[in-house]
Amino acid sequence: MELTSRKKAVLRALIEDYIQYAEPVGSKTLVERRGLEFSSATLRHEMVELEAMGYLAQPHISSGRVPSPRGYRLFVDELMECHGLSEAEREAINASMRLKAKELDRFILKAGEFLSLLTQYTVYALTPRINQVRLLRFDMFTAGADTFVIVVVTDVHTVKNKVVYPPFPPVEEALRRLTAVLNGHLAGLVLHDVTPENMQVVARRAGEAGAYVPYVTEFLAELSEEFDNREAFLAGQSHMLGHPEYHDSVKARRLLEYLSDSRELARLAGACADEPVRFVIGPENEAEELRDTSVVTASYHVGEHLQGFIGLVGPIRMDYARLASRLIYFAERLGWLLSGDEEGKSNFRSIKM
Amino acid sequence: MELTSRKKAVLRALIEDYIQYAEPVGSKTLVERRGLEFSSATLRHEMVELEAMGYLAQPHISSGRVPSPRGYRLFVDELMECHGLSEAEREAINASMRLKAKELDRFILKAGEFLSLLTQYTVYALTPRINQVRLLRFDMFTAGADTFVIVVVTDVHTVKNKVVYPPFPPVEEALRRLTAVLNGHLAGLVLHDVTPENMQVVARRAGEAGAYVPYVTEFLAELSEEFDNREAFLAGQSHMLGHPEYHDSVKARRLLEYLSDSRELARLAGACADEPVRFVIGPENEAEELRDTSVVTASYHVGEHLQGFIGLVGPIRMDYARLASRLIYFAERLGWLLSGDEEGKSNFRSIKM
DNA sequence: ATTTAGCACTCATGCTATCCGAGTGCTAAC
DNA sequence: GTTAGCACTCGGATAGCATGAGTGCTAAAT
Repeated sequence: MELTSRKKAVLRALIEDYIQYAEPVGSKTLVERRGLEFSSATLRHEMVELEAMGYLAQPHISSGRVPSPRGYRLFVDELMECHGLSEAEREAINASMRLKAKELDRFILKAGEFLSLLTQYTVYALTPRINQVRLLRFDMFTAGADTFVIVVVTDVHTVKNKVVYPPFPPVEEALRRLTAVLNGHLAGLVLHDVTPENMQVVARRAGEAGAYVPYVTEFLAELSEEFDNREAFLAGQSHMLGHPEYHDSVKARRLLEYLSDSRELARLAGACADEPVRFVIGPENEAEELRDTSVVTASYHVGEHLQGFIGLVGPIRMDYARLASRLIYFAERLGWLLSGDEEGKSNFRSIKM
Repeated sequence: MELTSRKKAVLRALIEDYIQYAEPVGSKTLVERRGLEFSSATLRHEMVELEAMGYLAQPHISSGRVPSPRGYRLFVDELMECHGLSEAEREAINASMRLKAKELDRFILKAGEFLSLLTQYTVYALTPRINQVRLLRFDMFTAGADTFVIVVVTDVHTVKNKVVYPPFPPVEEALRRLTAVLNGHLAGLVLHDVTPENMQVVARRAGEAGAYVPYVTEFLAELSEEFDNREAFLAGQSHMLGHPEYHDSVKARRLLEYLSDSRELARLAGACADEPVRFVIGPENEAEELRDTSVVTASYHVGEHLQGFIGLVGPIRMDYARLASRLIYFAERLGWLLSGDEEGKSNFRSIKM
């Protein structure tokens, strides 16, 4: 059977109506609320065929139609037209980005909270995985009689530090010497390329300051672990309860519980590789728990190599058209901001060598 | 009317039963399930009197009794005996504290998530407000051609830093000089005591390095703002839906929405001054939104001056006895750990001068 | 003076029967 | 190809009814 343009129009009208009212749509309703040019009988014909083609489903024999996941898929792929953002919305997004947050993680979290407020959907966000961290510079100094601090500047938005309590009183002079050696041998290297051999060389050159080297090694290992981990956040959980689909608290709870596991969340982004936005509709989800949930994910790019994800989670009956445009715009701004393209106001500009 | 010991026993049995089954408790049920020594008729007498005294309420004329907030209040004040923690639970709490987290905020968040897992209740947590931050030491250095970094070590668990992009290329030599001046004039001062006069003196002594002073001033202002703010977190929202009281999704949503506002959350701790744990039962809450919700809050202490809060939010029918002991133990461990009393393993030991 | 057994009464809950209406498919006329 | 009409279906709301847990009260038993 052929998918005529009228069939498409019917499907589109039906999906839009269902997205709005969350109730099975009948032929008559469709005529009245969507102002289609045909009689309800004609629509019934079309709907029977659309159902045969797998785009619609009927919850009960004498009830209106509901879009099937396949119907939604067609909708997001071809039918919907993304509503543009109003100037006010654009401005609100930009303004939200100006909030102060000290570190990447917290900034992403706050951004997620705002996006959730904007869209009224639950939001998940993944910080970028940083596979290449370049060590720009070391610094070490004492802080109090039995404490010293290691500071390392990286090329990805952050200066990391560690406070160390050695079993012996640290000596400023030795730290200064070790710092010089570290800067001489490790500065400019990529974190992953620092080998035990490197550290041995450093220890040899450091002379009696070599006693401090193990602390540096440990610190670098911790950093490495930290950067390898993508942090995952969830925001706006309460919005989940706003959708009629999750008025059943058992269902809602199961879903929220699933989402509160950050490992699962990390899996959610999947291969949102190149497209600006990716829709995973209901049963297309791998996870059993998400079979009647849709996930819209966009990726944001920081610098050249870093890719993070931010997305919306909601019922299959999602307002894809509205959300997609907002999500894309938001992710784009987020990426720009984190990359430092925004007027240099941010704390996150990557440090250029 | 006098509150005889038998009345107390009846009240206690009734509350325990209600906490367990979440259904109005009748006289006969009470005899059967709680094994009281009296006939149901006798209990009815007592229950009528307890109701007259305001400790019980009857949802419907021919239904069992439900504890009133006043009943709960008596229960938590006098009647309940805190169930101790099993060795396994104690060990789980201790183990959870060993997780690595780089900064105070994230650590508290993770701790809250764990507590929520342990208790199956929604958890809120407030980071300590730090009213006295002592500046121990400054450090400044370049990082790349057009960037420099300011580092300041404080006496409260953290080394803070700021990356600055000045409109002129920073000169290592000048930074070194300014660092020396800063350490000479500001090290040891309390953050709030740094005055514009201080900064002027610094600028004068710094000579041509004075161009960098405004960045330091701005940094200190940001720090000041940051420390004044208590961060608030919420964890385990999904557990809220597990209580029959919140099976109504509208109710649940309203509550979760209220709790997701961190300003409201900050207000929640109220004056949990000296007691190890504070119960706020239903209508005792100031906020309208919490009138049928109970909040159990404990404070944790970091060092001598810092007080943070962590607490549980749930229906009035809360398992106060079980939760209180767990919460107190948890808060105590949290405080110890953050204060560095735990075998020095932590990154958070305060720096002693 | 307490405690208990008995009794009539109340009301929430769950079940069934019924009605209503939105929606359907089909057919025949336009 | 489109539309009007019609008989049919079935979910959801509503009313009626039985059930049972629970109550208060009274009178007898301890």
